[in-house]
Amino acid sequence: MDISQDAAFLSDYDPAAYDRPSVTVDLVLLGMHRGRLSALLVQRDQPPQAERWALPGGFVAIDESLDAAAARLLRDKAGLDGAHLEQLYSFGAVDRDPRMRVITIAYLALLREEQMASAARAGLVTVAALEGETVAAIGEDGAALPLAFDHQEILTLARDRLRGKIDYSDVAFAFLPERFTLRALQDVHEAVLGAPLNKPAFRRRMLDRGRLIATGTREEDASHRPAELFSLSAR
Amino acid sequence: MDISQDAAFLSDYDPAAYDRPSVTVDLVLLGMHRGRLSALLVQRDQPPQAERWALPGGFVAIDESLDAAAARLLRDKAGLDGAHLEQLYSFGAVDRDPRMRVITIAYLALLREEQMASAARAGLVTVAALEGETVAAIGEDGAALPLAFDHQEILTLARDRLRGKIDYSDVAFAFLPERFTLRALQDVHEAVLGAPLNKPAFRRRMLDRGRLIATGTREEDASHRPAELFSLSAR
DNA sequence: AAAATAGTGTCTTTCAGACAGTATACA
DNA sequence: TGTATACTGTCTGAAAGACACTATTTT
Repeated sequence: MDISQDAAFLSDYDPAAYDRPSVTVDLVLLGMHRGRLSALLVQRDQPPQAERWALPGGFVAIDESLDAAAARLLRDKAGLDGAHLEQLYSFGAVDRDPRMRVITIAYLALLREEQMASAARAGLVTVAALEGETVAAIGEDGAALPLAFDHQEILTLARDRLRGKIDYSDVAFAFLPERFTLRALQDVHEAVLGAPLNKPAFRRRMLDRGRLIATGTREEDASHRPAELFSLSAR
Repeated sequence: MDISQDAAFLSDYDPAAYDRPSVTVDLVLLGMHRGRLSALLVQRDQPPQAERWALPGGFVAIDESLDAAAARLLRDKAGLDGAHLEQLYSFGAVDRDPRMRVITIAYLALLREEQMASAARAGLVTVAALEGETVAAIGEDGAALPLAFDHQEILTLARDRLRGKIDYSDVAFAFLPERFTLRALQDVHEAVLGAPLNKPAFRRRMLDRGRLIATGTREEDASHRPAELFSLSAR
């Protein structure tokens, strides 16, 4: 029987008769740490690839959607509800996991500072600062960290996706608290793009979009003139 | 046992003990037909959703990558090799197929005119002109065609992805032959965007990018002044 | 010559970069 | 008062839209 059956003839085909790949969801948890775009990873404690750093993930249950699996894993692995979550890409190289055939659907989760802290309490480690043209994960000591499986490829794609859409979407705000300064917003853009931006032009661009609401209040901790706090209006 | 096992502990988990979803690849074949962005579909001949129009697709074999499955299906279903092929998005709603749990990875295939003809010879039907804000598939007679499963959602995402990247990528050229006129290139852009473009500005933009090579030859069939033929330089 | 489309010149508008300047907080 | 950063005004240059104009082919 031809395994390449068309969807139109799917009912002719008994899927139980064939080997099926396993399906997992892997999470790319990103946030700002010390002014840099960083990822939260777990260090593997068993072979294969013991000691290497990996994205948290898990199997997709038979009765849950991909989005639901990602949300459940975000809750179970990072103790988080309601973080920005979006599907990134699916990875299905035959030998990406040496134990068995695993297809993974990678999701991007964007975290605020207090969400980063919550994930750290749940056991995830903020290890990767995403630097350079091809992403390298950098530990606290500045050394490059070895990544497990194809997770460097996944991290690179996550960083590139973020770069591509930060200009026209609201993803930057997912890293920021409810109220934020224009400087903090610019810092996020610069960390993601890996390049400095022109301040007056950035302010103009953001304000001209009409999505920022001046709250009339100002930041409080600053040791200099405090900046105004803005919030994002609903679309 | 906790099904939400982390990748770091995957080896503790016996996947054969749990139900696994089936994994398919569905193809969104797009091309220009009568000046409009169109899709190639198959009409289902069996329940469920008999008579409805569907994307061609098939199961991912245990020993082939997602990209390889998409290429194989493109060959088997449309008789095509070497068309532009890229992963679009993965769809995994629990009830998207009433027969069983199927997760599908949708791929976008962009076809030239002669590739459209080849696919038609292989049994696919050029039916959908993608019109309006939410995509509707329009048959030759102008009537909206009912789509199977979640395939309208997939088509909409394909159209939107194309719109989003036509400006900064080379996807427009995937619809055109080796040598083409600037008018034909503009027609592709306008069909994808669903809006007219300014001619001098379009020419300037395309030529200033430095990727177009003037061939010195001109189109031949025209009943008016023939336009120069260009080709795309390698990046 | 008429018709049709290719292709160009140029004015205007819009917007980003640059940079200097003013404003306002804390020390 | 000094200093650090917030915030603004304005010049310049790059690029897009608008539109009229010229060029070249077929009928």
